[in-house]
Amino acid sequence: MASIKDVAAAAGVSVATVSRVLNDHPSVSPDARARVLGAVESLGYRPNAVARSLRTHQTRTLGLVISDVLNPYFTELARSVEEEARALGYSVIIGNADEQPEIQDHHVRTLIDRRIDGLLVSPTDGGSPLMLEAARAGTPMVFVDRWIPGVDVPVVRSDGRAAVRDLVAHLHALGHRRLAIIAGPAATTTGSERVEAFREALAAYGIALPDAYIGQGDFQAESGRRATERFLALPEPPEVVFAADNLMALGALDAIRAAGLRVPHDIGLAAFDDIPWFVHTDPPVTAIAQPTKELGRAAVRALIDRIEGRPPQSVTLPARLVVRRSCGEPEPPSPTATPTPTATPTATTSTRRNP
Amino acid sequence: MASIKDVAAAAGVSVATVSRVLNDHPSVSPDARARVLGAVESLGYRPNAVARSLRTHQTRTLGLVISDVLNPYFTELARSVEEEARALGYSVIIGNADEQPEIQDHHVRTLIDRRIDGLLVSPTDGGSPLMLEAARAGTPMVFVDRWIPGVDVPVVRSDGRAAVRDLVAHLHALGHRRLAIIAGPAATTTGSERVEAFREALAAYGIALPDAYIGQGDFQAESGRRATERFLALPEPPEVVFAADNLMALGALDAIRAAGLRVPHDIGLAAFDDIPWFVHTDPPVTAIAQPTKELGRAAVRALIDRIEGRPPQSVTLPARLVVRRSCGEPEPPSPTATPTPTATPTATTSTRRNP
DNA sequence: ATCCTCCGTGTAATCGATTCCATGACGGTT
DNA sequence: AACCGTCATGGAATCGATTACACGGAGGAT
Repeated sequence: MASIKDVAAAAGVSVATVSRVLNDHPSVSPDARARVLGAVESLGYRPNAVARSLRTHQTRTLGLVISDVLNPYFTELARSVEEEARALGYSVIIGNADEQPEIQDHHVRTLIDRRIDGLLVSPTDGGSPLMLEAARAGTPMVFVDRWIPGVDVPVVRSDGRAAVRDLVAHLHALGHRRLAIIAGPAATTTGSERVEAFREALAAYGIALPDAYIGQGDFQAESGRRATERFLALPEPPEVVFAADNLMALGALDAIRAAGLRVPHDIGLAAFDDIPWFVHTDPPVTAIAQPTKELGRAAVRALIDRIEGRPPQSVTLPARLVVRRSCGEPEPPSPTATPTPTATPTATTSTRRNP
Repeated sequence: MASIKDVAAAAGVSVATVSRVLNDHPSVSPDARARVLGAVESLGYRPNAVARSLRTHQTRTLGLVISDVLNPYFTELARSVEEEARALGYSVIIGNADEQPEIQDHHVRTLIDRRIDGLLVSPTDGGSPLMLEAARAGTPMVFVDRWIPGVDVPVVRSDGRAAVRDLVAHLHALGHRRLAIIAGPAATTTGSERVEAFREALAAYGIALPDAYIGQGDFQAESGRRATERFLALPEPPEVVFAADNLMALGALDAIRAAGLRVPHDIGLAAFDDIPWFVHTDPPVTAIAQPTKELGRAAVRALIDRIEGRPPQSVTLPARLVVRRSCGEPEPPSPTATPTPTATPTATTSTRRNP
């Protein structure tokens, strides 16, 4: 593979001049520039990014460590991150932690070893020493979706509190009172926050959230199945199960089907994180949708701000409730009108901006 | 960030010795080794992968360029690729082409600029000049899933021919005769092959595949929707639509629902590529499942063989039909027996190994 | 005509590792 | 005692770029 020396030789100039042409430095004569460009063309020369990075101390690369690639939510996030990064002249290297802290650490370590310019993380746990150390050492970092409390790193995430309130209002209006949740790992912020939001929303209706109605999941399908089986085996099973992510909802659906029950007739189901497939499941699943694309974009911008020396900003975007049929039929189908919410806290399907 | 010089200074040895310790070269005294290791530890030193790559001409990194991250099939492939690569001591950088040749080329170019050791590609098109050039220039390369004919690069893929025959047998047994397909782009091998396999399987039953029953898609949901709308508008719409990938099947489902029709009552649906969600759609979708995980593993092994100087091998694994309910009820539910295929070509749901 | 400035260019240092080669110490043979 | 091979070690070249610095020539100001 041709190097800058070959180009210099072919163009009859020094490597310095070649480099100047390539980085369009002003003081290069038109003649030299033309000869260099010609040589570049005919040799098919491409600068070696490795050598360049060594010298310049920057790779124009971002690392993105996500909790689970098989989760459509993260996949969409990854896509939007890559898109925005590409638009701003950066590449991104994705690391999939598979919800395992050791794998997450492995990725963080290799990414830092490769001297990526900055790191986007959706932490699987409460914060490994490695990550804390990296943050303290000054690696530009931004948390997306999940974060680690007490670490001074900007967070880009969505706030589901209002949407969870809307969801509970919706369920209450349908007459449901025994409401259960499949939580994510308590070590993750999204794992504990969603339970708290749910509990608070329930409290507004004087409904308690007993321990038996809190299933412990790990954001993966299998755990949703197990938690749901346990709910179903209860003397008084819940009327609705709210899964804290879409994969656990899938597992719940499995368990419900395996038990020979039907949604929403025998039991209702709702999920955090909306995905295209929820429109087509049997029945369509009521879900809380995050503005995933915007989240990805905002995260990249925050990180690049940080990298390029501008002050980065934390961003919180609202999530919204999307009502479908998995918790029961919403209203007697009134042929004309928009569904009118009752006097409960705002139950709405519309997007909210600037909460 | 500490460099090898800092370590050398702290340990009171030369950088050469530090390097020897780190790459466990035999001739280092136990004493020197201990001092170096101590210094490494106390400085939190990590070798700079960029500098190392520059010197050694290897990055221990693989590039993976896939056609669409939002497609669960590719997502699963990517995951298995990364897993196997990690097990073998390599990292992988994923590039998402979004089915657009220019983006694909962008990724191939940046990956080569970073001097990845090898490239795994599932080409979006019939072969851009860039890719051809890269192959000819000797970049270690392996095609996964899709490939470019006439290029001397190993291919790891699955053969759906038998499964498509099984599918047609299944449809025929259910009494369906008007069968349509939503094809992928003709420029991709999977785009054209699946149509051919379908046409041949149909021919075995004396059924033709008229042009009106071939929808032109691009492997994305939206195109599946449009193609299906066109089918439904036909004077004699098909009885079953076979989508050449799962995303187009999703689009088809959208279109069918929008038209107020029901699957399989009004129209049947089958898809290439099975995914967990197909179990829970309304109705569960009959699909052809690829051994995705094995494909990913085999591709990585082939590529690393090529990189490390062993002769790489093309691999073809069989796909298999998974019958669900989207094309009609399979059999009158006979309480005991396994469903007995009629005298048609083998209709089976079992996994086949070594075809 | 002299001097200064600016411009285009080349030489060489540098980034952080690996590795070839030279060197000196040590131990074993003869 | 002389010689030789082995081993641990350090010096320095190298990978392929960027960039500070030096230098010569051209042009403008005086």
